[in-house]
Amino acid sequence: MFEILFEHINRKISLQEAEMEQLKTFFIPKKYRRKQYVLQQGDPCKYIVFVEKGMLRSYQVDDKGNEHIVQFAPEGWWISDSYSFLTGTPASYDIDVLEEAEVLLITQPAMEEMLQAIPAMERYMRILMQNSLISMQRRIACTLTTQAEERYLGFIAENPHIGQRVPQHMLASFLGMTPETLSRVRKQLLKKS
Amino acid sequence: MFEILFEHINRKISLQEAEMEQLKTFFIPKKYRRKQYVLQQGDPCKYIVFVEKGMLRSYQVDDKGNEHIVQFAPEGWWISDSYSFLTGTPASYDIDVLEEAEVLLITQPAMEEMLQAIPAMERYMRILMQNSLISMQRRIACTLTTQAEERYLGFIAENPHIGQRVPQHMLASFLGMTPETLSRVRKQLLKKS
DNA sequence: AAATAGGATTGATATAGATCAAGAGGGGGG
DNA sequence: CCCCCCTCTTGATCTATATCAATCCTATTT
Repeated sequence: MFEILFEHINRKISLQEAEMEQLKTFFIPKKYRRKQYVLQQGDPCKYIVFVEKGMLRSYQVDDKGNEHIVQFAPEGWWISDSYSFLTGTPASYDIDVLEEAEVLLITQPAMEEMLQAIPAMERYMRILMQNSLISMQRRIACTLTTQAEERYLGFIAENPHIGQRVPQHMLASFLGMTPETLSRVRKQLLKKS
Repeated sequence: MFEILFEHINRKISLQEAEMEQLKTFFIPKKYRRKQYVLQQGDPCKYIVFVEKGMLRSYQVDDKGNEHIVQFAPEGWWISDSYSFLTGTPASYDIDVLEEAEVLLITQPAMEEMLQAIPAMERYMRILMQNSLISMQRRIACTLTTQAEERYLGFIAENPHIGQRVPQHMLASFLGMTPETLSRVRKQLLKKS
């Protein structure tokens, strides 16, 4: 159950056997089936979630009922409403399950304890945040500068594994366009090749 | 020269006098005048910059020569091309000076040394990254879900200090719209009130 | 005071992408 | 085998925002 997490951690820092054993105690393993909610908008986000298997997504529902996908989280990714988790305010995202999933949950207090007990994890979290930040920045730069077709191409180039696995209309939402537009973009691309 | 930085750090972690003294040794203080480049696209980003006074901005120039502002950094903010800084690859942003500035620079090696010497800074950096990440996420959610007027209102509500200080066309660029559009948005808003 | 330059505004037009609406597969469950 | 649900596609419009172009304003320089 902890394989992917350990692999992920060991790629960034090195932990001793004992620390790895101890680490396990801070997490709650859990399984979710397709379409199950992990977090609902309005509830406080009690956990940060690490995905061992399957795929989750976070999304926002606007006043017109449209879903706007914020993040896909396949195995090896973390997901949460960081703001809600940190401040205890009601979450503004929903998180649910796209593919039957096995995850590891950690609460705010457990996280604090863990960082006290295993200081190297402070470094891991810092690197993790740094990397997420970088990819967010690139995503922003991308939405500011490019248009539909280029954005789509960029995404599938960088995330081939995700592109295959999610329904097209969710991809469209993630990319900030309608399903119709994405469909037309893809048709254009087929013609070209 | 270190007042703002220390204040910023002490709001998140607590350092002893000795550590604060030691901290200073890792930074290079520097002054910049208006319009001066701190980083040019194509060069590797050697420093992360903390702004003590004045204001910097990072931006990308597209193929048509249009500037797309990625970040404003007034006093108390960090700025860099994190990706370039981390990997040593050529920067994809320019960073320059909007208001005559006093800054603190830290190099990659100095940063590593610092984190070794003062482990509490690992925590500070983690929290810093976390907070930036949160605001990035909100910005993305915002560009995905809202349109021009709402985006403008959101920005000035959250960053009144910045809104006043930068030329309107840069604000427009940051918000992902043209100067003309922002001008019209503001005109609309005036009428309403 | 004239000249210059960097913003901001305003109007006319163009366009990428949204929205609305209808159909077309294509599985799985009864 | 048929029906229902879900997803994707396609076509016809609509709209927010971009683009192009001209002025205007204000501050600074000469």
